[in-house]
Amino acid sequence: MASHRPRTPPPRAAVTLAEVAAVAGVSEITVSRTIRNKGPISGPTRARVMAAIREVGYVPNLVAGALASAGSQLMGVVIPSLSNIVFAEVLRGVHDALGASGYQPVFGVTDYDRKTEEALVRSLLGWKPAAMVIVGFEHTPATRKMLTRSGIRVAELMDIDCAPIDIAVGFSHRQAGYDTGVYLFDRGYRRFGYVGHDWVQDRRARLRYEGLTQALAERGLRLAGEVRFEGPSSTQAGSAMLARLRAEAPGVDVAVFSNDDMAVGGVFHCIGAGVALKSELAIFGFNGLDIGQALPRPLSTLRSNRYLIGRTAVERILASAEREREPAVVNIGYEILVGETA
Amino acid sequence: MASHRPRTPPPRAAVTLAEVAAVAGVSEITVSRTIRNKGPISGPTRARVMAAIREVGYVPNLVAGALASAGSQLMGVVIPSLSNIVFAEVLRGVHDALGASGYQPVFGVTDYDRKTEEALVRSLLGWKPAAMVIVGFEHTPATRKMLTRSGIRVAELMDIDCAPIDIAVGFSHRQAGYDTGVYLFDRGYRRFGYVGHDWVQDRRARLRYEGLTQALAERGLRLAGEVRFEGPSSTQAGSAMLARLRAEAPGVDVAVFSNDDMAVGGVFHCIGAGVALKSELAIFGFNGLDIGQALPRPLSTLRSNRYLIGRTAVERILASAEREREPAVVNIGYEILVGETA
DNA sequence: CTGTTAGCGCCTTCAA
DNA sequence: TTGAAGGCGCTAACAG
Repeated sequence: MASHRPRTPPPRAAVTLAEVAAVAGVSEITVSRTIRNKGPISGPTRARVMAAIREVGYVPNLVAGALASAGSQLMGVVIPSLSNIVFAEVLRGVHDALGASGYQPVFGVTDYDRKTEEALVRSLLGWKPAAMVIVGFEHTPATRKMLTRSGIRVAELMDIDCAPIDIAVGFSHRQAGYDTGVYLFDRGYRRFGYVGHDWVQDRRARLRYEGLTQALAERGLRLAGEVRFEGPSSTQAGSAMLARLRAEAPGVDVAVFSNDDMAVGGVFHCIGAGVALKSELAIFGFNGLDIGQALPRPLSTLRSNRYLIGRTAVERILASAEREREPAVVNIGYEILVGETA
Repeated sequence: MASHRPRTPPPRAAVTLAEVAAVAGVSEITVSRTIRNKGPISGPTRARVMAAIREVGYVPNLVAGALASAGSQLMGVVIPSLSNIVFAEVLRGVHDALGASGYQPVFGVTDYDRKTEEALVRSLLGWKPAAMVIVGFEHTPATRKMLTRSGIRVAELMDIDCAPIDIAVGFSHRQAGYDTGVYLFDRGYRRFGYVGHDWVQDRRARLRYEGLTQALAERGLRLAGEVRFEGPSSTQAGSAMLARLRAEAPGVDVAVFSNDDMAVGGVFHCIGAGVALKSELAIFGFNGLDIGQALPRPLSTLRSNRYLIGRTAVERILASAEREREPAVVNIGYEILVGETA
């Protein structure tokens, strides 16, 4: 009769420290120290251990390591969506900053839902990450409490209009909207149209909208027309919505879009409909995506630096394991790209 | 003098199962079973436990759980780059398929470097993931060995021109290039130009190129001109490279681009330079990105379904914890988008 | 339906 | 410079 095998089906059970130690003729802890480059290890010993590791094909069990040392080399990352290139760029910044630090990102997507975010944060915290990077400030009370009590570094991204748990990295979206209004006013535009997308999903777009209308109000203006797509932003939506705006508010001389995806659609609409860009209808976006700058005539827009936001957040977090004494705010700022469409 | 505090700054140490158990007046295992919905638990007991969990704010330590049960609820994901939207879409497919399964993706980016990939895979495997999703087939021998020996499910993505470790999900890039050639030939084009990007980074682009030239060769044709950008694909590069192609090979009637990013740049070049699309110069891309379809005249291209590749891979993997008896190949296929540029 | 026992594989602490 | 002992927080296996 076959002997009773342990519960792991694969022919060979995973190689452990003990096995390496046996082969190298040292104790487990010596192997452990060698691997982690921690503590004093003599040259010859190190060589024997390394050889043994290679020989048996040892892959360290990080799970056990994390449990024993009460802390993992994981970094939790929470973003609202993967469809939006903006968050992919944040992720890229995070990843680049992690670089060779040895940390591994574990991530989740909330789909702009706070309950989903809560479950995600709970689960991510369960992996005892060294830190947490999360886009946005709109958490459920439970989420905020977990994050606060976890004691680990927490970076909240994109926005700086709210009070952070530990540190905020981003820029003021309200100010960005405001500056857009001022800029376009100064360039002589007076009949403003607005083309937006879903505010429930994208609260920051709303902040920009509010900044914009405030700037206009302070100058005795109001929107001559506004349309909003009930769904996520997209080029197609931008194109369709601009058509509607032109129908509803014919006299508009500049259309401010909720972001570049939408604005590029607006440009395409103009090209297709034979509307002269800028002279007949100016177009202004938000984000400064590559695609807008690659257009035959580069899009006039406001460049946010998503990559830098992700990168800076992780750099700050990696710089110290302790939270800031006072919640800190890092303003990454933005820049107006003059372009040729407004 | 302040008392000497332990290394964890937060006032309260993490809540454990034992604490919950004490509050609920049951044993640890009962709490554990309740949380995991495993094993028989009476209604009243469950209620008491849940109340206790809420009361003390318990967050399960997944690290300990993974160690005890010899396997985590993690899924390793390895992609070459985050700059390329294609991989972001794969990631999205992976994430969507994971859905409410309880699995958490842990990911890493190789930057198209095999040594980086090897280190990444080693580290990811250290987290004892339930499965691994990895883009591409070009691994170092060590990587392949680790993956094979790990015993977990492994999905290799995008390509099906190679023999997989467990399962491959994708389509044949060589065939895609070939079909592009046949399609354009059948539409009457005879003077082909090729605009490409870095092959070292993107081996699949090369496979498509080879398929294309093979199709042409079988029809007694060869490329009338070809230019290649020594860097990653981008809209800007596509624009610049098409300008160069036109200078070097004036008679070209169709330009095949290595992908849509590049092709959209080509379209922009034509718009800017006043070249009539299709009648004067046809443009063909690859990938079927949204941006190409949102152009004033939709791009003629071949649509690959990146999202579906990611999703299908994870669905297959989740369907069974056991590897296929024979390495399996799932062909996701592609589709020609006729568009209006070729 | 609930509890007891015994680790998971590694790292911390203390000792040599 | 190396090792021994014990435990991290949880769960599998086996009782009751």
